[in-house]
Amino acid sequence: MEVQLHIKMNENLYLRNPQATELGKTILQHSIILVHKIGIEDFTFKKLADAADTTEASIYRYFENKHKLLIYLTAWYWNWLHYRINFVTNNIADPQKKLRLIVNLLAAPVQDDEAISYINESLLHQIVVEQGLKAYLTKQVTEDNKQQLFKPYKDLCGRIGNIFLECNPNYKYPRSLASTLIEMAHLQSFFKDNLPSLTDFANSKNESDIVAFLEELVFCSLRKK
Amino acid sequence: MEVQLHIKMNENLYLRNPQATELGKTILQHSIILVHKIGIEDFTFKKLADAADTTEASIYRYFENKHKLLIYLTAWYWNWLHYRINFVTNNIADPQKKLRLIVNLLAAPVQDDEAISYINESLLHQIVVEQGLKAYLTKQVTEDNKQQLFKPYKDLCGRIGNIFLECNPNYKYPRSLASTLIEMAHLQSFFKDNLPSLTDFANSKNESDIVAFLEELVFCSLRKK
DNA sequence: GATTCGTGATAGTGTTACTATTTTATAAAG
DNA sequence: CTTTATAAAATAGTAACACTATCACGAATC
Repeated sequence: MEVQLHIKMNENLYLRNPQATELGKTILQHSIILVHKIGIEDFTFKKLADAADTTEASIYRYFENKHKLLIYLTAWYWNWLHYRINFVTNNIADPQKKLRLIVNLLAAPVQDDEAISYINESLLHQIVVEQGLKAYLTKQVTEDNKQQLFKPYKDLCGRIGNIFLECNPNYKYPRSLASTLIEMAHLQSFFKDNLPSLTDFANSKNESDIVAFLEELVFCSLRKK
Repeated sequence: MEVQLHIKMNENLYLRNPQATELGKTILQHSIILVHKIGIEDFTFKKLADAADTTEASIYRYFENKHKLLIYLTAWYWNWLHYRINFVTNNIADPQKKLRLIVNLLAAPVQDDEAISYINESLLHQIVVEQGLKAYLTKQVTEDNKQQLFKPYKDLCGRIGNIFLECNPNYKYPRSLASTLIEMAHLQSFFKDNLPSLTDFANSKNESDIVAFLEELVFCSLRKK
């Protein structure tokens, strides 16, 4: 059995749909490799053109600029994560069990999804950890938000918030706790690798301590009357 | 009585100490105004030179590049916040009371400190909320960290972590909870103003709901055995 | 057989991120 | 005082960046 997984993206994110052509997919593929390697600040369309063996002008036909490309990549990631959360929590009734599975998906390292060959999901996960916040920590955030560019992130946040309410219908801050959980899963992982004295995970071999920290954080808050 | 408050900065942050000359102070003053106004991405030394009525080359004599300037500004802010925390919690024995005061300093809006005329603290606070994470979410983070550029932030984090331990000596994640508290105080404030559906504070007039959320988050975790 | 479409190639522009050189002001030494 | 050292500022210049525009080519579509 072969299943094609296709993630539909907001049209405001691109000029030409990169998932619709061969060149588009090549651009996505190499943009992930290159942004992961050198970071979004040093990343340019010229360098990407060289890596993908095409021209700067061709890339500009797909994306308005590198900021839109970064939003595209992060939005793709949130959609994909949301899909995986749906898959993993399907048929599970206990909301606490669902949460444990979600925390694990958020904080644990990512293994590649073979279904989409041109996206390296584990590199993309790293990009979202390191650069994801820059997609909306900008002066254009309101404008971008009006175009619904952050909808995948907001949907995911709403979804997790609803599961919090399943656990405790009286909990007052479901959305804030959800955004805290998502951002902290990533930030603590970044700190662990780069600024370990901001965490208690300096000597951890893997992400399991981050998962434990996040679970405790979330369940303690939800236990309240 | 007149008290001079001077914040000593790590020498690796600058080429020439901006707090030591008139031009240096003018550069700091206008950099805060300009970064606040247009964001770090659109900010250039050319624009700053025009605003501060000097030349690009003169600014380059003080700061290597705009990234170092951003780290300088955020480091200054953390030092100043640390000083205020020390001041406000002085002579208070109860660690829970101390924490409440700290959460308030972190999340509440900032009023200007008249003691340092060339720094607009409330604008600087906004910069740290909007751009602060970009100081270390980079590929050079390890290199910058080796030069101790993030020491003020790490010291503050350690300080707050120690107060957590005063509340509960058995708490396992004091540093991670401290970095969570600091980052979330800022992120929830940013979300409230720019992406309100990521929070439960869309209709809040002021920051008091964020303070309540953060207090609950922290005290619930600390209450655990 | 004409038209459209995606891509490539080339060129050009204004801005950014610096560096290098020269000029000017300032202060200490003779 | 004048000369000399030196630090700051002004001027100029460069390579890279972030685009925009034009034209040409080949493949698929009508």
